[in-house]
Formats: sequence, structure tokens, C-alpha cells
Amino acid sequence: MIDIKLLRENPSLFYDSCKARGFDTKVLDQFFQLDEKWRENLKAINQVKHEKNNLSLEVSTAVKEGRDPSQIKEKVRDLNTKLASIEGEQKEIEDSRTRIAKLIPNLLDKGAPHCLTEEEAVLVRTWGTAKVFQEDIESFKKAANGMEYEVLESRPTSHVDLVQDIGIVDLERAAKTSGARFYFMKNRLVKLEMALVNYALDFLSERGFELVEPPFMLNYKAMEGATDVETFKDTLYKIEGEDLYLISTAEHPLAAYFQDEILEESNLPVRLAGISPCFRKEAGSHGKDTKGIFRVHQFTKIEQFIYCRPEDSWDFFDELVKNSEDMFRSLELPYRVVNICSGDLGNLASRKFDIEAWFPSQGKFREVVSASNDTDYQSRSLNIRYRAKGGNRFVHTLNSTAVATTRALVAIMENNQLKDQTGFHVPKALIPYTGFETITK
RNA sequence: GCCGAGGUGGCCCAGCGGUACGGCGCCAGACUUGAGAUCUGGUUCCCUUGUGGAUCGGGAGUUCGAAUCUCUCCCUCGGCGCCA
Repeated sequence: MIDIKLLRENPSLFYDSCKARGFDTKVLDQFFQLDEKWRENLKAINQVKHEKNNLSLEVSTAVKEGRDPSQIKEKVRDLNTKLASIEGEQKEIEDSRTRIAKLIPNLLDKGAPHCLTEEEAVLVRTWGTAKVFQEDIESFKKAANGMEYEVLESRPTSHVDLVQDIGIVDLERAAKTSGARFYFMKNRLVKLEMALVNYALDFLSERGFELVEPPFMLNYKAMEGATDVETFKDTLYKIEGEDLYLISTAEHPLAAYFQDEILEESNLPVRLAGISPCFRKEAGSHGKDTKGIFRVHQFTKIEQFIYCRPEDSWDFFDELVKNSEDMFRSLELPYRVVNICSGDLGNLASRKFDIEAWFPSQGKFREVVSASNDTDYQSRSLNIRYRAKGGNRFVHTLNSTAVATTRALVAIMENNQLKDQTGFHVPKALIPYTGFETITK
């Protein structure tokens, strides 16, 4: 949630930010309308309550002095009737105001490019040598200006076909038992996934992260604090009859971990590495990536999360992006880094970098990592502060994927494919964890 | 799931129908060459900053008035039951 005081004091800051995001500023107008009414009402309520408190004290003294308090009591009863009606109205106003305030997105960072769509994201840098099929060279060059590449004479087999040829993913039976976008992962691919997980955990542990396996379900309050309306609508599974939602990323439980707490400044930054399955409805993505394990309802992800002082958060943003990049470099997966458009950030992030790995079979860069600085937006909703000189302040929170297993596995399959297309080799960094070097038929 | 005990400001703790006691910590000032000790003040949130309002796990109720009484939900601890 945004800072309502700041919004009152400096509306133009928010109008500008919303415009750049392509967010309808009518919501801001509505907020101010309701807020004005709310403040007027509050004044009236406080006056009546003041009067009431005084009268109650009079009752107390009257009783002590042996006088009859019934007349004063009658007056207070009248005030209570009056109060109930104003307070009822006030609650409605406040509910609407809160509902609307929660829709207002975080203030945009200066470094976020002003554009609207996914495609317009600004190229930051590239790494590695991409294997590019001839037909894709033109679009590749557009997407990654200056990046090294080698030309492939044939298009690598798509992971969808490859996993079924080898027999390491059963999609048909998953469709039978659970529906589309589910999978039974099998044999060496399971081992490879676990290798990836263990590798990532070691990797982050060495870089000062505490390892956390969080609850895979959160109650409404925690989830609402950690995320936004869009996530609720499009991605979250609800447990029937219970106040619980399946998490769509470890970010949310890690964010809510310190809910309603005040941290010691000396304990900051807090670096957490979350490992969890991620459950996503993928509503609104019908027709996209319908086959295989690229876009699924359930996958495992290792997530980086940092709580820090506001003045340090951009340094930690760089740290998170660097960790994720180093992760993909060590897996020898070529990628580009893009600075996400103001219009494509979501409500929480003030700036977001994605890492997009090159997928030779698809002939595209696809998102494998998303790193955000949510500044104090998430911490304000979750009420997470730290003790600072001159008063408690909201911490800044940042998150970034370290590795999401399914997508990383697909990237490995496509980039490391054997020449005869019968399988693929395991990245060197993972061999100590798998105990084998290739996965083939 | 059942029984019992609990949930009070950053922490500990008192109050158990008359408007949140005390301690610790922290911040500021005084004293000091400095630190410590000591003393004084402050230390949750809201608004149009006042002899203002709210706040005792959440919500509802009784009352002129609720931390205190009633109902309900949540959580913690202990015991019993069930269980991978």
C-alpha cells in the first residue's frame, strides 16, 4: 500500500507515477473525494466522543457525591444514537477508501523506463553465446543487440517432444488426474531437479542467505499484505472452507514472515532464501505455452528475499540481480537482462529487472528470473518497520528469483541438447549433485 | 478434536467495571574532557495538533462508562486423544 500521508501532501507525485504506468488516475480522484468526507466525519465523531467522555466522567463524580446521574445518562444515550449513525456512515466511507487506496500502485522509480508493454522492455545487458537457428537470427539480433551467437543448422527438438521421447515427463496421465498444465516428472529429470534445488540452496547459503522452507499456504491477511488484487484474481488457489490460499511464490510467506514486527536496525539487512512449490492458476494465459512444463500450475522455485533500510535498497537490488545472473552464468545458460516498462511492473514494484534466458527451440528469450524492489509498499501493507533514530520506519523489501526449476530445466534441455537430439547434457556445475552427465533415452 | 492456563505499548509485568501501574530497553536534554552513573522529559496510531480521538489478541454485546462482565473467533503454552 502507498503512503496515504504522502499522497495527501504531494498528489502530483502520484498522478505522474500513475500516468507513466498507464494506470487510470480516476482512482486517485475517487480517493481524494472519499478522504475529504472521511476527515470531515472524523472531526464530527471526535467531537461527539469528547462530549460523551466528559459526561461519563460527570456520572462518575455525581455518583461519588450522591447525586442522581440519570439525567446525564439520558444525554449520553442520545449521543450514542447520534454516534452510531455517523460511525456507520464513516465505516462505509473508510471501507471504500481503503479498497481504493489498495489499488494505487507504488511510486515509480526514476530508473524505470516509461513504456507500456512487455515487448518494449529496455535491454540492459546480455551474457553468453546463444545458439540461434538461421530463421531466428533477425529477431534474435533485435532482441539482443551485440550478443554473441553461433548458428544452428537445424532447430533443436522442443522440450515438449524431448521429455516425452526420453520418458522423463508424463503429461497425458497428469492431464487425466489433474488437468492441463500439470506433469508427472520422472527418473533422471527428478534427480536433476533436486540437483538444481540443492545447488541453488548452496549457492545462496554461501552468499549469506538464510535458508527457509515456508508454509505453502497463507491466510488472507498475510496474503493480502504481501501481494495485490491482480495476483489474487489471476493466480491464487483458495482452499475451500478455510481461510487459506496456496502460495504462488515463496516471496509471499517470506514477506509476511515479519508481519506486524519492528526489527532492530543492527539486524538489517535480512537475507532469506525461500524454497517452495509455487501454485498458479495461470488465468488469462489460455493458449500460451500450452504444452510441456514451461508454464504449469505447480513448480518449485528458490526465491531470494531481502529486508533492508530504505537508503540501501538499490544496492541490494543490484546484489539480487547479480546473484541471479551469476546463477545462470554458472549454469552456462545465455541470457539477456531487461528493464521492465513502467506499464508492465505490477502494483508493488517501483522497478523490475527480468532475466530472460535464450531458448533455441522456441527461438526466443523467455523470462526465467524477475527481480523487484518493492520499496516500502509491501512493508507498509504488512506493517514491518525497523527501529531507527527519530522513530520507526518501514523497511524496504526486495525479491528475485534465484531459479524456478521447470523453466531452468527447459532452458537446460534446449541449450544443452545433444547433436543427435536424443537427449541433453547436465551443466557442469550440477554434475556433482546429479552423479550423471547426460539424460538420454 | 477435548480439557486446563494464558494473550496488556519495543520487552517484562500490575490492574480484573470509573478511563492503563511499575520496571527494563531506547531517544533527547542536564551534569561530565568523554563514557558511565544520576536527574528531567519523551518513547503506539489517527485527524483540522486539542483541557482532541482511538488503542489492553480480533470481532460482537451488556453499561452513562469495559483491559476488567458476556458471547464468538484466532493464537500461544501444558495435558489427553488422533496421526505421516
